[in-house]
Amino acid sequence: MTRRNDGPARVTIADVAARAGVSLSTVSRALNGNPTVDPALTERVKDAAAALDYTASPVARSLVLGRTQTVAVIVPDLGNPTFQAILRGLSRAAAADDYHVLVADSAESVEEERVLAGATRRRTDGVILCSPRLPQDELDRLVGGLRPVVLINRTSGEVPSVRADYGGALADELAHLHGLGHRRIVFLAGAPRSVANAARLEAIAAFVADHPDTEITEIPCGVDFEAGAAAGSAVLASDATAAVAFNDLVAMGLLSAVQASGCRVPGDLSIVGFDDIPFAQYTTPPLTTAAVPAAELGVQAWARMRELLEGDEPGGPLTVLPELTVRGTTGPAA
Amino acid sequence: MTRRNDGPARVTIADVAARAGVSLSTVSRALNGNPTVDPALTERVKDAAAALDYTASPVARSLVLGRTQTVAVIVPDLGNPTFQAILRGLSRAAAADDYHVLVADSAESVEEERVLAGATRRRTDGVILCSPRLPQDELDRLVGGLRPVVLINRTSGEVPSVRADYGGALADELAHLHGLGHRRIVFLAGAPRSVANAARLEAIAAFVADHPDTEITEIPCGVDFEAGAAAGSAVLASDATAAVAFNDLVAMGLLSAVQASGCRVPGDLSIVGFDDIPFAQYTTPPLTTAAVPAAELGVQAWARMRELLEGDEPGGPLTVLPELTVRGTTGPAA
DNA sequence: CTGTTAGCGCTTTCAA
DNA sequence: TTGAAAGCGCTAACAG
Repeated sequence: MTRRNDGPARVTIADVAARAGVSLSTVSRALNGNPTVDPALTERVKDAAAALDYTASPVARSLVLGRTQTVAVIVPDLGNPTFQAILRGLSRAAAADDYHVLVADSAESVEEERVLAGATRRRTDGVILCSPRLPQDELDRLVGGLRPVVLINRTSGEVPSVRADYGGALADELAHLHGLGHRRIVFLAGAPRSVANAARLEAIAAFVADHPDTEITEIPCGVDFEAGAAAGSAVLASDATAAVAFNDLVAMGLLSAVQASGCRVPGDLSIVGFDDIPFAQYTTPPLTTAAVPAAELGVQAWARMRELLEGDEPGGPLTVLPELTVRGTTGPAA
Repeated sequence: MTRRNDGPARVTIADVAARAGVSLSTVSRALNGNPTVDPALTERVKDAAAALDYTASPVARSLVLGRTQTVAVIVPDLGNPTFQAILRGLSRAAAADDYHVLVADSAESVEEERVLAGATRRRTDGVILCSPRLPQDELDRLVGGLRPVVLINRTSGEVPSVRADYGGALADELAHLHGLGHRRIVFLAGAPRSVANAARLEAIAAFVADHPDTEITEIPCGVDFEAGAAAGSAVLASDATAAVAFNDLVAMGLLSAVQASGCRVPGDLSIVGFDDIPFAQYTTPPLTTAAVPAAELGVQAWARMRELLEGDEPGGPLTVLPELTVRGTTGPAA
């Protein structure tokens, strides 16, 4: 057998035992803070370990303890600002609890999501899933074999989850526009069958039911800058005084396109985004949007996972309401 | 001993062996594609494994093989677009070779960088370091105990590395401005003692030496949008016709600030950024910048690591030249 | 070609 | 309180 992992010279527990003149078990006990070890011996063992620069092999410990001190995070796209923020919050929170994070990017592929979840689960203690694309029934089936699992922006039975209240935040945005006098609004829709889009559509339906004076038209669009820019002419062709974009990227694309056509924002058209990505505050004018606390979602997701790992009662599903952040792209209806 | 990792019901190699009526070794060999196994038996073993939904425990394999099939990536800040892009490229490239990625965010702390590197190395086959902050001597010392290591945007002895040629790209930007007739240029500097800033300063000195007709003034600035915006008045107060920003964030802040003061870009002032972050093409006008292929850097870093892991000759240090990307913020000198 | 046996490096019974 | 021994789940010599 050829060992590949021969970078740092390997010192094993046996070396420490030999140097301290004790048995392997004593070294293990001493180093793990087992109180039944004679203090003098503990001292001797620790000295020996320090002298040899010894640390127990995490892999060997993982095998015997059945615990890797690592969790997996599956995201659909590491290039998306929202998932980056989630990952950042999650990674730092986990690190604070001495856990490691294995990331996997499913490249927006439902199939990859499934495969990666299973594959990474085997080498970690649990998986945190950001799977907007996975159909609900598949998700339900998948999580069963994965536990412990924490879901972000999805739910499945009793599985702990943290999510942003997309519907509630969209309602806030609509109320904001309504308050400014807007009665004809267009909604630039995202991926047609995604859960995220469905939540927005529901909120819109509810709002319209409550406000018969308001008309909200859906325009199929997409989720990125290009899609938003491409929708510009359709928006201008409509008689809407305000546009609600699926997310900030779309809003920025739209903003850019309508401005290029001589339309003034918010004078002629108000625009709201969604997410509050870092650049939302730097558009001209700065974008009104709903701030999704993505990093906080990551932190809370870790908190849930930690509870599961500790065997504690996992907190119920957490829902945070994105905060309406009024900036420069919204104003009174023309 | 209480096993924690009891999510998916555990099927071991012994179960497969029993069901197939063979020994453990035969199962191992069959499943690992060892050609010395009777085809009929291989078939039987695979059927049994499939029926039991068996996959070998990665942890147990790691222990015996001395190889985890995982690499660690240490970045200073997961919130930075550049590192996000590197991570994305790296993660996908590694996944294509069936490797997993453990990420750690050092939160810009030099001390954390050191600790994380050591800690993650033990549970992986190698580490890829993005450590702009670590002083050279510490870096040199650190990498010794970490091998295999790949460095991104840093070098250390014979350690394989991939980096962007900041100096070369900056020279291209200056040549572009010079060609447009600019002779008085300001440089908005980044972190004073960073490696990245030093490279830019060197390139500037070299350019000035070659072009005595051109005057380049340094203005201490910073690395983010706010810093760029704050430098606006200083830039306007100078008699420069063009500004070279440390990075795109700074350029965007500057652009926004000078436009707010009625200065027209590029009519009154040309601006160039650096990095070509995703939003650089969406400013008004779109930003001229040097496109650093961050994702490609990640891909190449993985390629180097893979070679090290395979025992192949690791390619020499790779330097990619960011491509000058001329967009709307540069024009003829006033 | 296949089975038996010996570990990988560690933790934890079980005896002493 | 300590040591000897078993075993986590797997792979690889070594015989047969």
